[in-house]
Amino acid sequence: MANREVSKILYEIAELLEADDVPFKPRAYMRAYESVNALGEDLSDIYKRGGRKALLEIPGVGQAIADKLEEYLKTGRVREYERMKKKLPADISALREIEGVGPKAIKVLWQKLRIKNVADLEKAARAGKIAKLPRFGQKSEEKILKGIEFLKGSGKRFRLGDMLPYARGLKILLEKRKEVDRVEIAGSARRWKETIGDLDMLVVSKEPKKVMDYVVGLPEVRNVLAHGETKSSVVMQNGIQVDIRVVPEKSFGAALNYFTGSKAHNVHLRQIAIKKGWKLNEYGLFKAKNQIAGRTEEDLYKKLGMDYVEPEMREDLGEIDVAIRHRLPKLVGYGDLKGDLQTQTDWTDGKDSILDMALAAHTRGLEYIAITDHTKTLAMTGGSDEKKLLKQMAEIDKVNKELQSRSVKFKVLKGAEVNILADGRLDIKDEILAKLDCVGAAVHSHFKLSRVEQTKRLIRAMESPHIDVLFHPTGRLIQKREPIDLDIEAIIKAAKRTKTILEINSYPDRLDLKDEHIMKAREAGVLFSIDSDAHAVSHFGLLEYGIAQARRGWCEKKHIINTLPYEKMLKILK
DNA sequence: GCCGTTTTCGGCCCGACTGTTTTCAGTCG
Repeated sequence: MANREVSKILYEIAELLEADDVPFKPRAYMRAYESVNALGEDLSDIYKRGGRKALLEIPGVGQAIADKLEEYLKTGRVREYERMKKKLPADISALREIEGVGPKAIKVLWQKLRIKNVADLEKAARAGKIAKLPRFGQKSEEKILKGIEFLKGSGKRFRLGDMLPYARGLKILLEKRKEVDRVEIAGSARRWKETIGDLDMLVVSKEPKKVMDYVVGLPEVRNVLAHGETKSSVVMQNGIQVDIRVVPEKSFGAALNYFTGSKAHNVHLRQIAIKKGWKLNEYGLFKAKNQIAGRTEEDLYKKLGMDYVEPEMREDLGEIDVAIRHRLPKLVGYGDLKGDLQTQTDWTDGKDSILDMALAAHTRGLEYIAITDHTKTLAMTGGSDEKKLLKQMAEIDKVNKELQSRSVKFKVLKGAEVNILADGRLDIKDEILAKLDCVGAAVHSHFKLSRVEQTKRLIRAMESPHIDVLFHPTGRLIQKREPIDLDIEAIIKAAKRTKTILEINSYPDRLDLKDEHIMKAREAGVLFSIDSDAHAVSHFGLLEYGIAQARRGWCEKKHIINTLPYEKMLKILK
């Protein structure tokens, strides 16, 4: 992957220029860095496909940066970068990870103490050499040591599924305080990004100081990074950093917007405000000294001449232009699902019975679920063979009758999570698959095949006349296991051609497909199912994570087959 | 260095907190 190396170079050039106080260029390089970082395609593939012209189409890449990209792709080097590095040969990317250490600090550390990396810095700080540097002091030395400790102990980013429940708990805690009028979770958690770096909380209060003192004094606080009148940052016992900010009621919308981000979305909005001769900040939208919007997010967007943009879309991926043209999609809603096409039961590795799963789903407001227990080659789960599947089908008939006799309007569909073998064949015979209502196929082994083999394997599985849904297509486990190596464009094309539904798996460890792939597949006309992958009755609550990823991929109801009642949904399946 | 329903030249988001400063630079989001 050239992208990772190139984005590092762009990032470091930006920092090197910043260290030398060069105006404006740092932001240009940083913008290019962010674009390259966010690319869903390998730079060398882009270059092969469209040459220099394709590189210039990347936002933030102009003639000068395109030169550097081309040079890297041809020679593996960027001479300009190497020349700059000679003057300041420190490991900027690593040092920048330390809270409070910026480009200016890195420059001084190199020039005065020849510090190149985090280990050098730690040694110098422990020896008390940092405090003696110009513009440094005792406090900055301590802060650097704390920052290094924090870095050692943390995995940097956290899974949304681990932190959203925690944030909701914190919100409830704050809401109980009488000086607190309102609390909202903002930041990347509100945008439902699959991982988050920190938690951003927004509070409305007339007594900001009281709120700040309460937060920094919480017993779960491990470390206070900043403690101001209206803004504080703390690190909790579980390692997450919480940034909390208090604003007055009349600024709530502007503050929520600012604090939700993304940063790129905010910057874009502020530029629009400037073009209109106004100023946008976290306190509101201002015409001269007068606030003209910002009490709510809705009035803010309206005043800026666009429709309200849902938080999940705020990544500056074209949503602002679409909002100005009043052409925003009507995103699939959190209450729009009528069914769930992937659930396992105590027939294999699930915890609960078919009947209990059905009743739990019904309580959650669903109208149907497919029972999709594992199949035989997944031996550790006690996966079904053909015989066991036939037996389970009979049981499902019984459960449906039972539900009917209890007047529960709910349907249990017969299904399976069929294992895809290394060569793309399935581990259950066709004549049995033909009897099922809904068949999912999934990869659970041979994760390390080459891209060519892996892609061929999945396409072969999709070509089966019985496979309706490709479950968790890339097999990744967030922060645990890399996705299998796939030509995702080819998979999307094949899904379209074979009319195979791609799953958006809601399990917080998976979130598979991921947002950017959902976006691509949706544009290509592929349909999705959002499934819980529930292994217990409590897991149906996880569907919100999958819905959120679909929204991040700009999906509407029509793109998600399990927003349909089951008769209509079944007609779409093969 | 990039970019354009105000521009191919002249702009480039904005404010809080901290520490070391004696009026503000650096960092962060």
